[in-house]
Amino acid sequence: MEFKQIKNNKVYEQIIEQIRELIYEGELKKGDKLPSERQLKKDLGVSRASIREAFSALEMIGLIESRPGEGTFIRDSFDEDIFNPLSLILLLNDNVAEELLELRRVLEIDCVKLAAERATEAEIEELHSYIENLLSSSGYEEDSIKADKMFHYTIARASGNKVLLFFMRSISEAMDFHIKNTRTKLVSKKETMTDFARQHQQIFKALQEHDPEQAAAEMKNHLDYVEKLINKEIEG
Amino acid sequence: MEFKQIKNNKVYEQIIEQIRELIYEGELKKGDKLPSERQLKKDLGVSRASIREAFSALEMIGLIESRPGEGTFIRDSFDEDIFNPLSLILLLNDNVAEELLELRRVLEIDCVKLAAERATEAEIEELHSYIENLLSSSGYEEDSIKADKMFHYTIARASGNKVLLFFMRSISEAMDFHIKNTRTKLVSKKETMTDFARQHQQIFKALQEHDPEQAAAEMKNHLDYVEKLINKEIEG
DNA sequence: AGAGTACTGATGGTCTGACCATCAAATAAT
DNA sequence: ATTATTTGATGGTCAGACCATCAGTACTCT
Repeated sequence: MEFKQIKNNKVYEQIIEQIRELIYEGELKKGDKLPSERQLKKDLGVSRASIREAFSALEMIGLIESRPGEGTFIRDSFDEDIFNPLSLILLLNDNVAEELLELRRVLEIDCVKLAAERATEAEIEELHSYIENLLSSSGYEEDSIKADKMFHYTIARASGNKVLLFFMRSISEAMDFHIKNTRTKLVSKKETMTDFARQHQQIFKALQEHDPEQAAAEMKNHLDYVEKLINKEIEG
Repeated sequence: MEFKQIKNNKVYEQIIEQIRELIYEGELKKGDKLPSERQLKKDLGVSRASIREAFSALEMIGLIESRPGEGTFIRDSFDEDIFNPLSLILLLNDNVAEELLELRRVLEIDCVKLAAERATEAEIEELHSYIENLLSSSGYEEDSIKADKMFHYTIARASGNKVLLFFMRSISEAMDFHIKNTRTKLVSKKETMTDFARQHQQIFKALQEHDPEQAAAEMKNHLDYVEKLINKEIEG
């Protein structure tokens, strides 16, 4: 005899489940407007409070967006800059900094391989601009960090895999919490920045020539360098 | 002149932000009990409804857990079987099935390499049992699927990287939505199952010998086989 | 007739106060 | 000392209210 776990005790979870099914069946698509809270209250026979609990949960994960006076809509993409709840969960784990570094390493190498195969001319051009930004940002830590981030972010985008891009962003955001100070220290040294720029240049070349293995090798080299610096900073 | 985006309009978002900071600063740790909703209502000067909206959002992403009559707690691990909100977002994306397969491929290969280096005796023994389960489950699709899943899941766990494990689970859950029927069809053929078992056996051997490259090669072989079957099933 | 303004209704955002089921700890009964 | 019972706190749910915002409509003035 086997019993199935009874779940969805809570009303707001059942509401989410129904919305999920509507999405799965294609009745709700990107950009669609959901019924108003008061309408759903009638349709589902629940209170507005429960509906709002469901909506706030769905809004947190970036699935929907509520606009006062207008209504509630299914977000049309998760490319945009939404708060990533994953980073919150990762906050709780011990040794998470090491694990994030390790995971970023393997993902970034996979990423750059795919990007080497698929990067468009526009993306390659974009990458070039970030190398220049990195060089010209000397002394402005925020700009340096942004240029570095955008370089890696664009590679992830060039991989053509949106789920992979999403994961890379999750890791990046989580790392911001854990090694933010370290990052700022690294970037503040001019010597480090020129090294970064040189390594980015090597990766860029390999991408330009659509050479996955070479790109992977250059990325490894870059990450080795970065991780060495981070470890030195953390220990010393 | 530079303006910062004004965010956190909503009360429930500000509550989440405060909780996040408490976690970041170490004042809230795994297993800790949060103040009761009525206490927070006093402390923060907001309504219970807003607090509950914040809590439902945090519960959705698996950060907290509310137990009637007891209170609300920070979850002590995200190993457990929580609903993964990622799979909901991924529902919206086109071509997501292909992207998931591609991403699973690269992650699984990275995974098995790490596992080859770090797998403990207990984990290797566990893997062995799932191969036997796979062989003896012939005809019972649910059992076959479970044995297959557990094999891959255990490898992810053996990688020693919890964040990686978390990602693998997210992908697995998301794939369940998108190719569930396909999976069941695959598993229903006895021939396929013996092939699976043989390939698992090869992966297992490489892990047992702690040979990362060999393990990666065997895993590639296995995934090639699986993906070929899936494509055949989807097209035909 | 056209342009701008004011009104109106619907919507999300928030709060209050209430009632219930559940659980744990304190209390009473054995 | 053990077992029942009571009690209080907690989360879960609901109804009803008020506000700010927005879109569409009706209105006014030129």
